[in-house]
Amino acid sequence: MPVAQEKRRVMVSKRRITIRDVAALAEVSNQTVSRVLNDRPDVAEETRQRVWQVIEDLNYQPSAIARSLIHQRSFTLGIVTAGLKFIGPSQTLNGITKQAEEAGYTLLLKELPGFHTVDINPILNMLLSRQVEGIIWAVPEIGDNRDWIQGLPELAIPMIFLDMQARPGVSVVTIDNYSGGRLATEHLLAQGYVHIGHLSGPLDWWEARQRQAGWQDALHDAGLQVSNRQWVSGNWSTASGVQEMERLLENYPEMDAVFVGNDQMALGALQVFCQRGIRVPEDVAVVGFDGIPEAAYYCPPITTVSQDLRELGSIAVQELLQAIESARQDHTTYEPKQITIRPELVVRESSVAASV
Amino acid sequence: MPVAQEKRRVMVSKRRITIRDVAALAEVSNQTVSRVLNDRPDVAEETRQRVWQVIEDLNYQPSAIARSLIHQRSFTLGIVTAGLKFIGPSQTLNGITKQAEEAGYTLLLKELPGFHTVDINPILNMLLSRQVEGIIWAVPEIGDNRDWIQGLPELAIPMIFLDMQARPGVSVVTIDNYSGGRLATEHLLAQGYVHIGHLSGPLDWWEARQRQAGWQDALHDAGLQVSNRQWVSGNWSTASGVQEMERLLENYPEMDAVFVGNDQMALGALQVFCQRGIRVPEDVAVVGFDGIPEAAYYCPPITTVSQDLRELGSIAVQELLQAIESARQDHTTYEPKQITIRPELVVRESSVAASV
DNA sequence: GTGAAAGCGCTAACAC
DNA sequence: GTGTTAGCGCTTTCAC
Repeated sequence: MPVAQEKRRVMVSKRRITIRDVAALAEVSNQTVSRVLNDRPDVAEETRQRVWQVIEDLNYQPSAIARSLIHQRSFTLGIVTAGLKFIGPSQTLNGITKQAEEAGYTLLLKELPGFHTVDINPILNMLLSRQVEGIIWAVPEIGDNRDWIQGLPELAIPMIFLDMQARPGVSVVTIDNYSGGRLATEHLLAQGYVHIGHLSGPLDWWEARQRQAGWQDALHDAGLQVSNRQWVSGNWSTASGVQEMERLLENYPEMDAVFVGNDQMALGALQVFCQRGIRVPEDVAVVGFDGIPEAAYYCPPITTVSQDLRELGSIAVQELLQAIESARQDHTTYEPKQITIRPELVVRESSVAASV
Repeated sequence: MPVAQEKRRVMVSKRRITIRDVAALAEVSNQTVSRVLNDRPDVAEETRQRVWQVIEDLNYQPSAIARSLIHQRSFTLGIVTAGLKFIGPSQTLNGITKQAEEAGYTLLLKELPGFHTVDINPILNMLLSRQVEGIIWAVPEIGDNRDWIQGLPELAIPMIFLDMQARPGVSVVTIDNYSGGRLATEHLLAQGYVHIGHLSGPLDWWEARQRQAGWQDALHDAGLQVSNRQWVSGNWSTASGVQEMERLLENYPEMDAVFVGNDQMALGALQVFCQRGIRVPEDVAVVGFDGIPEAAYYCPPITTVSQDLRELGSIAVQELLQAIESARQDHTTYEPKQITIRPELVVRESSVAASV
């Protein structure tokens, strides 16, 4: 076996093979090679064969960059995300990649170092300078991190926002968190619970506020009073779930059910109940939010409001591509759209009083 | 408030602003504009000011694509991943984005539809045609999905592989899963357990095999026999953890401790123990793998082998950039490297016999 | 059917 | 200091 096989090295200084190299070897003009590459009809079969042969021999690969330059099309989408280490953003990204793949688009990925963007211009400019054909802003709305939308200059390409309050003039795709909160709470009410507490996510998150509002409105609609001592806020983490549930138990001892803002905090809540000998659902019923697979194996398995984030990402790409296409067709303006995806209630032991 | 404010539309047919537009307005040659853009010294201060003014007025953004074409540099890395909906791959990606960001590199992201790639050539070609300067192959090694490395043509750019068996001639960065398996098992042995079972991941995964081998060798080294009835394989999911732990209990009733291939299956195992009244760790001790945050809040909190996947991604980028840089410097060959990251044991209640 | 010329947006090299 | 020319790799005219 030759040495080269044992220790393969990576050649680095090789000059790129261009269309002209192919043309020279095939003894045609580069224009003819271009025709072959693009499957144009007006090439003699014999020539076509010869050119293909050379292309394969040389392992020639046309430069997508040069093509983008000419066509002013990159078949690339810019994705801006944040918090990929969390489950939500990565699920959404998964949906985005899947759908983009199907449409033959490539993704330029940019993860922000944090949720609070100080200056979005460098990011937008970087994306624009790379000729992306559209942008998906997949960063959750927190505090005032959307204020810049007001001053957003007219972009030459479509942009879609995820996980934020719908605003006039911009395209938004989002889960209906408010309905999710209602769904959870109405389910508990239907089961006969009346002292329903809430462990929310951090309230500077739009999503957390929506879920909370759904809970609150459902209680109001049922003719129940809502007092401040019956809810607390965590930071989405299991650890905060433990901590805040302890506070909530103290503040609201008569609580017989609780709607928790996400499944991870719900795990923390279960932990507290477990340690104190509080039985679920006999003493306190629990409903979570998100629908992570593990929730079906908590002790006990918990009822949760399941949101399909992959679908969210997928729809965002579809909408974006549609906007790009429509723009390309009639060279006209694109009308912003607001799309809302309803979450689903998944009922498990933790909220069904009759269960053992 | 003007109508335009109420319903912002996206203009699409706007022609791109080029360096020539700026030059014309500033009444200089485009070359001078280029000089200003690139902060060259040989421009009169007065001219520089005037050009900058026009650039800002026009909100001109130089085309990164045209620049790439000239410089043969894109400042872009190609990332190939799979299974982003799982926690591992997204953690790794998180580390990659972080490090790439710091180095000023952009990422072209490609998620494979599955773990088993039939033909990698289209993927490689797509990346190469877009002038990426390096490639990170962040797909776990499963079955024969690495066989193509043998026939990999000499690439003009460096490539780094993650999560696979080291091979001569290619750069690999990986967690030391074997050591992780040993770590878990030796810890259990040190606690005095002797009937140590194993619930592995799917054995066509290299990582699962490594963890299993670590477990097996640790037992051997302790002078213990290992029989086939004392281990089973799941598919990483919590559901499979439930199912396989039930089988394992049947096959290996004297089991007093178990090393589970990941934390999610460990959750399933706990569920089974919980339902059967098997106490953890009094009756059976449990050690997981991965180190997901939730593991600290399982019932009971479980000991686990923690792997730093963000660090893995981060190191991969660093190595890749170093390879790119070294190639750019001396125009010579790049020597492949193998890097291994050791996981850490995190001890919690589930494996400490003395605990309550 | 095929080739020559021009140009996508930018910069390097050289002139002046 | 500034402008001109050529060209990165490719495609689009428009000849022939």
